[in-house]
Amino acid sequence: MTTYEPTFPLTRRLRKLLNPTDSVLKSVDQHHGRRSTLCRGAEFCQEGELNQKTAVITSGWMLRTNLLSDGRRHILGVLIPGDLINFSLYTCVPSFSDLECVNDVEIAELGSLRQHAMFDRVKDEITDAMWLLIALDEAIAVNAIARLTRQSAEERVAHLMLDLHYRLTLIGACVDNRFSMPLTQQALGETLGLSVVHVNRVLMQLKRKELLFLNRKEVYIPDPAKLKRLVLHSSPSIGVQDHIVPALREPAHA
Amino acid sequence: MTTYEPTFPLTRRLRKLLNPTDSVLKSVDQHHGRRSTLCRGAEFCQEGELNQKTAVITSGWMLRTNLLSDGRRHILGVLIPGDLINFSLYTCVPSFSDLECVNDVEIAELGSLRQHAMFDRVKDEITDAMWLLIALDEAIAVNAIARLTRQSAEERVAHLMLDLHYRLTLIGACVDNRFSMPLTQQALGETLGLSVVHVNRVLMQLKRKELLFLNRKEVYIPDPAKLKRLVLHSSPSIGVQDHIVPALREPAHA
DNA sequence: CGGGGAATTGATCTCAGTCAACGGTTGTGG
DNA sequence: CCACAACCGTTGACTGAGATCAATTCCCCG
Repeated sequence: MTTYEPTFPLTRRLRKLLNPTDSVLKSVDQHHGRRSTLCRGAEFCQEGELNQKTAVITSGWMLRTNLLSDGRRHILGVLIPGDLINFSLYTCVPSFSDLECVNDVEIAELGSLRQHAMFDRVKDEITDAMWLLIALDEAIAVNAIARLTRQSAEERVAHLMLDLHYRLTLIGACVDNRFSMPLTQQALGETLGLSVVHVNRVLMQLKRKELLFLNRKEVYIPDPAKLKRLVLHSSPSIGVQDHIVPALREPAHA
Repeated sequence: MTTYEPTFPLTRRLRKLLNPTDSVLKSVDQHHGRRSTLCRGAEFCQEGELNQKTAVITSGWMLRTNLLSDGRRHILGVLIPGDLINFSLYTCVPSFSDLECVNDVEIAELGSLRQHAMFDRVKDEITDAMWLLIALDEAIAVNAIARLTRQSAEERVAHLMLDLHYRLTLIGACVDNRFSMPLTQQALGETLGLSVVHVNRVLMQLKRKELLFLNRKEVYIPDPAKLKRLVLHSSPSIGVQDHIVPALREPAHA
């Protein structure tokens, strides 16, 4: 049925999530505007800044961070290729978090797609698809909240890794349950609300149980279903996205 | 300058946040559609449900909850009068949390306002105002994440109470630093990721320090600034909304 | 006036933070 | 090409915040 091979992670994600037609995929691909590269450690935008560019990550990882008054930082979210930046916000609203690059990042401007989906009042398949993506992003944020409330360290780590596993699979960046992961254990700790030391302990523990392997920058999850079971016994039903995605799939063409 | 007296909490909130003109306030008030009452404990919508009504709470409190597989629940957010329900989501996207009533709740439908702000592509003051409200809601969610990561129990409780104090002040439901609060300590615990027992201990402790009084269902914060200082030393800069709101205020009429 | 849910308090235990030390890798400059 | 520094990962010992269990007490409501 679908024969068009998507160029960008965003489009690959759309295809796996929604099974849209070739023409939708092509159109979204073509909306990708000027591309630019940001170096590792660079900040894309700062808290309170206005006038943000709408864009999509085409390669590399970014972090939505938030500096504490005592100098440390929170990590509010992890962004991977195919994720949208400043898409849903109204342009005149200041950002309330910083956005920094974990490694070298390439982005493509997406202003015209945003214009199309949010303001042109065209109710076509493209618009549908973009709204669903935004909703999914919200689901990911809800997941983050769920993860931080009343979950043990082991569950949090497993939960985050399954989240990444799922999202990276969508864009084709995870094969054979292996994916490369540029976050340091420090960053994992800041994302999960755990100390570095404890993150390490948990990772070692999961390795000993043969549930999760993380050497250098590559993650390997031999049996995602098994790892999932570890999390599920005290996790919300949306904990691992299998629950929400099928629900999204149905109304896509409604 | 502004002489129109807003009828609804939503409008009162708008007035304090953005100083809009009388005509905008009047118009938003008039967009309030059919009103209905939900009994304490009732569920407005369930996780996964489609076809949600866009509405605003006019009185009563609601909780955005999420059932765990082991029977307990997370509370993802607390909704008070003036808060929007199903406003930003695309109508065909299923909800990923339940919405339940803490006490008796009255809501008003707001579909026409949503239609106006999100799809009619009119860039007027009303649209601006609604987008800013949505952004503020996102800020509240970010606050929740920040609260759950690396904050002590005492800080979390204080932070949540300041959040409620701030939001209730906006709608005129908090006078003299007193407001009524229908949440049980159980619910507070589920919101903050703490056990009931510990929530109670912290509340007692804050009472002994004369920073926060919670008897029966009323909260009294003698000196919000003092309580704020307790939280701020390890909280993100947006921790208490004073930071974000002035930022929002500027571009409101840009 | 009894019953039940909520609040309060004590005792105990455990998970995770902190401090500290050491091994491994990377990369940078002499 | 080597040496050093800087950072990351790994592990141990100790400590403490907060969970859990259990027992009262306090309200509220029928």
